[in-house]
Amino acid sequence: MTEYEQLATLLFPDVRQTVADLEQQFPPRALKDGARVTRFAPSPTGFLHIGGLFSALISKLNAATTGGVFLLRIEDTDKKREIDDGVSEIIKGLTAFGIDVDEGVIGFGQETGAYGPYQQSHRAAIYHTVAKQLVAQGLAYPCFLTEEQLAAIRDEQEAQGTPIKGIFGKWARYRDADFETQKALLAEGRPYTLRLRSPGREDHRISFDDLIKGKIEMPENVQDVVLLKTDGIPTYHFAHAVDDHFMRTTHVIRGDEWISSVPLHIQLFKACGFRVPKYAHISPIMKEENGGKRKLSKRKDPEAAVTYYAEQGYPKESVLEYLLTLANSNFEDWRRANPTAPQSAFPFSLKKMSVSGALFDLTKLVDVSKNVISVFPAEAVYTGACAWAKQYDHAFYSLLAGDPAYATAILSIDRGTPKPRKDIAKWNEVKDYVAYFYDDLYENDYSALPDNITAEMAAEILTAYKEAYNPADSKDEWFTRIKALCEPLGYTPNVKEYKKNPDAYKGHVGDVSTVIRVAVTGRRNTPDLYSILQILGTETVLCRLQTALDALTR
RNA sequence: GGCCCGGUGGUCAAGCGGUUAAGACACCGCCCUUUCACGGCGGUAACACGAGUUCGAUUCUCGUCCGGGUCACCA
Repeated sequence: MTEYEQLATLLFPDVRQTVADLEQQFPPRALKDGARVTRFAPSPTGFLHIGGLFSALISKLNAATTGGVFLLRIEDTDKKREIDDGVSEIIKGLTAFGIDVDEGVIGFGQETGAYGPYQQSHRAAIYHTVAKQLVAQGLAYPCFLTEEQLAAIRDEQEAQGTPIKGIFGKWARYRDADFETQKALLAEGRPYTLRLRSPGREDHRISFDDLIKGKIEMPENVQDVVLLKTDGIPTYHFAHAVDDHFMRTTHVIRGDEWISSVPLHIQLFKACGFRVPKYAHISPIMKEENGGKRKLSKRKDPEAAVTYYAEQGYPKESVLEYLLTLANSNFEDWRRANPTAPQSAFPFSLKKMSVSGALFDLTKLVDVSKNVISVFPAEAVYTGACAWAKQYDHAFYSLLAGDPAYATAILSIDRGTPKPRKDIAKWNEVKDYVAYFYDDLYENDYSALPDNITAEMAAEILTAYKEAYNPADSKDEWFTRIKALCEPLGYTPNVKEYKKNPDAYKGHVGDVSTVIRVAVTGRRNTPDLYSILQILGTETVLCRLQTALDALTR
């Protein structure tokens, strides 16, 4: 037994299995050629971030379009930052957007798949097995530097302005400690971290191909980074190498804040004897703030939380659709060519992802969402609005749920036609959109009358219309009837005629219908008036006309 | 500061040595129209800067400037 091997057993007396055992336990996956195994690996430190959702979406798409596997792993190695329901937050967020995982954590304390456990806090034995091998091979060593010593080193390096910071070279005091010293320190019970004995050299450079950013060249890692913290829990870097190897991840897709640690990661994979995965680093979603760009911040920006969109009432399809336009710029062209195709049918490509970070554009989201909702069937709009109102506007929910058929009829106006209305971008706008259909919400506002129409003139029109009104009319009959009203009252049924000769008339048919519209809905602008009258019903229509008359003639 | 990455209209972006420098959102105007919405047509608006290379650079090289990321026993 070499001294390294003796040290390994000393450090990890409980580890019985070997890395080879793990290789057998988690064999390469039997997937068809080209199938990608991707993963979303968040820390349970708070709500799901829109950037997290974005990267989960990209990973999911990559797996799905190649017939691969998308898995969810929870990186809970930092108990200080962890929050209680962090895991549920992530899963809730993902499921709210229909991003289902094929494998991994699927609920609190629940997981599925043969490559688990998928929660890092449950994988200690696996990390220790690999760590033990690293020690036995002389690729890792215990480091007894205290926090104070570490801080002193940092200060010194800061003062000297050394280009590279960290534990390496002369700073790596325990890197070359002899076995006797190590044994003695261990016997004293001194706490230690396990550090990589980095094989890197300062004058070496490495390069790798990032699937999004292209070829990147960087100096090799030379730092003896911490693999296992004092408590035996791995750092992100070590866990990444071990987990993504044994979960057989083929494509690591993550935020580009990780680019700078790729040299380390590659070194780690190689030190462990693992094949290095393909990397794709996505640019963060940014926000504009007084002229500058910055990452969306969990603390400062409400729209950073995925829950924000649910609260506002954006359908999940809209958010996803918008994210897809950010992800692949040809998505919008594809969408125009395939207006009704499911998002999953889009041939997503990592290569087409933008290299720089995009500003999150709420205005664009609104536009995208209007388009998305415009092709929803009325029933889906009803369901969406209802579900939203149930949670955020109870009074409105009661109205909606009280008469589903009525609500659906309202939402059906002009829907399903080649040119559907695009008034609704989010569910919290539905209430205002349908307000005048409900007596509880309706507010009459006769000031909305056209400027050239006085109260007397309006009353005159309404009196005549009330007489003429026939609920049995077809739309054509109805409008013909309104036109017939015009001439006797001094209006022209022909708008062009009016424009040619404005002084000859009090107004045109548009003014006449506007008066009726205002009397019935309290607004100047509404969808098709005929449909509105039909849905409102004779009784309500007559009642509103009368109320208006009373108010205008008072 | 070291090391990376990036810089095309207000925003998202095509473009890969020769283009009138696409398209989408937003904005403005016109048309359609009983209002609105939709739709159609048109408009304002961009290659950060400076040197090279080249017959020719938005496209290639270098430098400058600007923006972003990263330098933990956090991920």
